[in-house]
Amino acid sequence: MAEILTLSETSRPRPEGQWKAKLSKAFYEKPTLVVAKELLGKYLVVRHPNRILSGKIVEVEAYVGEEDPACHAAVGLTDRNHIMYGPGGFAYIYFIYGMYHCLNFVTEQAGLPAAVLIRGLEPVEGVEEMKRRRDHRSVSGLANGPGKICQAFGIDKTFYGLELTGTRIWVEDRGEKRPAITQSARIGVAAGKDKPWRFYVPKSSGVSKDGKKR
DNA sequence: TGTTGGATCAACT
DNA sequence: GTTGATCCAACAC
Repeated sequence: MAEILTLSETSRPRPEGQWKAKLSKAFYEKPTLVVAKELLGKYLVVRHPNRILSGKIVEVEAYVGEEDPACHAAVGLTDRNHIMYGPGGFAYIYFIYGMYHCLNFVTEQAGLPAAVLIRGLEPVEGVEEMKRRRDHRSVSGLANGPGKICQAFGIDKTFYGLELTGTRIWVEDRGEKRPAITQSARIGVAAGKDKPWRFYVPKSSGVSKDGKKR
């Protein structure tokens, strides 16, 4: 575990003494299903000018390769999905249904297009800021869905291709034990329903609503 | 150049 | 359970 963690300026132990380590590029270059499961219980952090927003990741989905019909790389290399063809450790953002952005982390080695979609978070730092961005909704409804996460955290296409080892957006291991994980089919996809590549922390308030029903 | 449908969400009935 | 909002990438012409 320790070898995949890299301390850097932004993940230095803080005054409170809480242990925080930014995940390194090597973390994301592993097989996508492994990365997806290991992301649960980690913390997404986004830095805006003078403001830090963070949340615990509790729901993700894996999309792996051109042979996965639900993966955006199923159509081959395009302007939209090209970042997935590079090495892991970068942000893949796409715009959907005319109004929402979705946040993904590129995984695997260069040449294998794959990513993990971040579907659900429990807000931690910057909750008031998230409420403002999300039209003052209750905490439990702030980031329990991929479109809501991007609204709450202010993530848009300007985040496309950003390094997850940089200073704008990253993931921290705060030393918590890995949570119990449930898996299921992915949500909202027409193709690839046979692959149980959605992973989530059962009973978390940050799991998307659609997901709770299944 | 035009058409179509989507890894969503909220507000309906 | 159904539908509207509303953009853009993909694909057919």
